[in-house]
Amino acid sequence: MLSGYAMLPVVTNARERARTELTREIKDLARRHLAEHGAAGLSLRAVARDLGMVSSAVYRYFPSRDELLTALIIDAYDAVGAAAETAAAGVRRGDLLGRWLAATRAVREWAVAHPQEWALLFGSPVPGYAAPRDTVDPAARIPLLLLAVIADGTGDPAPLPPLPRQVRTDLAALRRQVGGTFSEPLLARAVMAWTHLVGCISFELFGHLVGSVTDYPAWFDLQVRALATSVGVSR
Amino acid sequence: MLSGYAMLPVVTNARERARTELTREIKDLARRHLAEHGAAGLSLRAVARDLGMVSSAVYRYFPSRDELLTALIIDAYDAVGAAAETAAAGVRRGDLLGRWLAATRAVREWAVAHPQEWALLFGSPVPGYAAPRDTVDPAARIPLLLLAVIADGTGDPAPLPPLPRQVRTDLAALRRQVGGTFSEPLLARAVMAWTHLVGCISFELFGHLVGSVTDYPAWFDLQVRALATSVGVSR
DNA sequence: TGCTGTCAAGAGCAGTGCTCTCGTCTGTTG
DNA sequence: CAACAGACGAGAGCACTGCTCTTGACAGCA
Repeated sequence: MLSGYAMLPVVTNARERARTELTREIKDLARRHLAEHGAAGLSLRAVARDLGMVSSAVYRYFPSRDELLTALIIDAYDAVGAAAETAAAGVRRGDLLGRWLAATRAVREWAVAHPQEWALLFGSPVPGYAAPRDTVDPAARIPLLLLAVIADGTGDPAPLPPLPRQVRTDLAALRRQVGGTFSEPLLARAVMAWTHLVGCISFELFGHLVGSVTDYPAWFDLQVRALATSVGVSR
Repeated sequence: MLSGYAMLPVVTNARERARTELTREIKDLARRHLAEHGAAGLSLRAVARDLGMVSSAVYRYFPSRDELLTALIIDAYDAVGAAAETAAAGVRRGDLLGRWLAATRAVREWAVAHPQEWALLFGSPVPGYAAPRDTVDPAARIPLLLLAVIADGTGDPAPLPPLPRQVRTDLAALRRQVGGTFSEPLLARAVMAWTHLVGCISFELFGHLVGSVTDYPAWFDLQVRALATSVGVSR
């Protein structure tokens, strides 16, 4: 029981190895089911059936369907975050607009490739399901990446109406959280840009632009370029 | 009953009356269930049970669960559209910013009061469920209302990067659809504002701002004021 | 008065999440 | 080495879902 737990549990027993392996297999298959039938259609029994197991056996690995969903959510946040980070890292540090475009485009492309997972992250929350604490760190990866680009920018956001007191308080707290020396209007514009970016992708994926927009990438490009300007990222 | 519509067959039999009445009752109760348990938890059987009926009887009125959802979606679009329209109509025509703020605030307030219905409209689409044609007219009410305000504005949108060819084509088609003499950048800014507005409300309702924002109305106000400027609506 | 179509009810099918029990097998410990 | 605690997969079962089919009662029309 307590073997090797003192140090790090790298003592992969055959059993432990089988367990982590099966856990991964379940998640992978669940992800495929999710992609095909959506979150609502994700059935533990169907996953178990496709795995040649019996449904009750899966409960040894995930205590509930929601736990499985949580695991998928965390994986998805990490996947889209990593995609954005590698895309941005592939651009010369001084090319701010290039980094901004690379990161935002990577987010959109990941979303287009994994629409159901995007819906899981940014669509309707499952009622009665509160996102557990473990999701907030992975969820913060993209906003933090965007802030890193903004931090290297001119620091000149598009003008804003005067900030209400409570908004300024929120922004001050936010600045303490993220570190850096962002001005309040700049930070406000950053939050707005993040809001708009997600809204933009969701609008496309959720079908609110069918009939109005034909060239989604071009539209997206236009919008994120405008957003770049609004947060002082140019050239 | 009295027939107000001359031509239309308003020959309400007792049977027809009972039918429309029961249809309304089912929808009302379904709406309440929706508000409590979300779209995923909307159970036809539960609605029937609360109505003192048997589940199969409900199928006489709505051929499937999805049809019921569609009816609720149309009603919701109409409700939020009407809320925005009456709010805007309560403001002097010349007070553009006032109309803009009234309309957008009304949308947010309706959403906050009916979060599950908002999620139904703007959250994750149900997979395998294509929004029927009947939903597009009600869905267009708010965008058209916002365009009506914009049409009375200065027509001076915030600057934009050069519009790609395909985007200009889309915008030209859109202008033909909505009528009016909007410039392409102005129309582009209008679409962006609508995107941002929905993203803004969804971010709040779907919990993506917990921990960062405390005063949601103030934050919302700031954003829609900035949006007003971006579409040439001021003072 | 009959005919026709509508209605609510009930049984039933296939599926779901989840729980509990029961042998089996495994890794660890005395 | 032997015994035991824990993990494991299988299976049955509960309460629930959407949906279908059949049945018998009733209302409106001719």
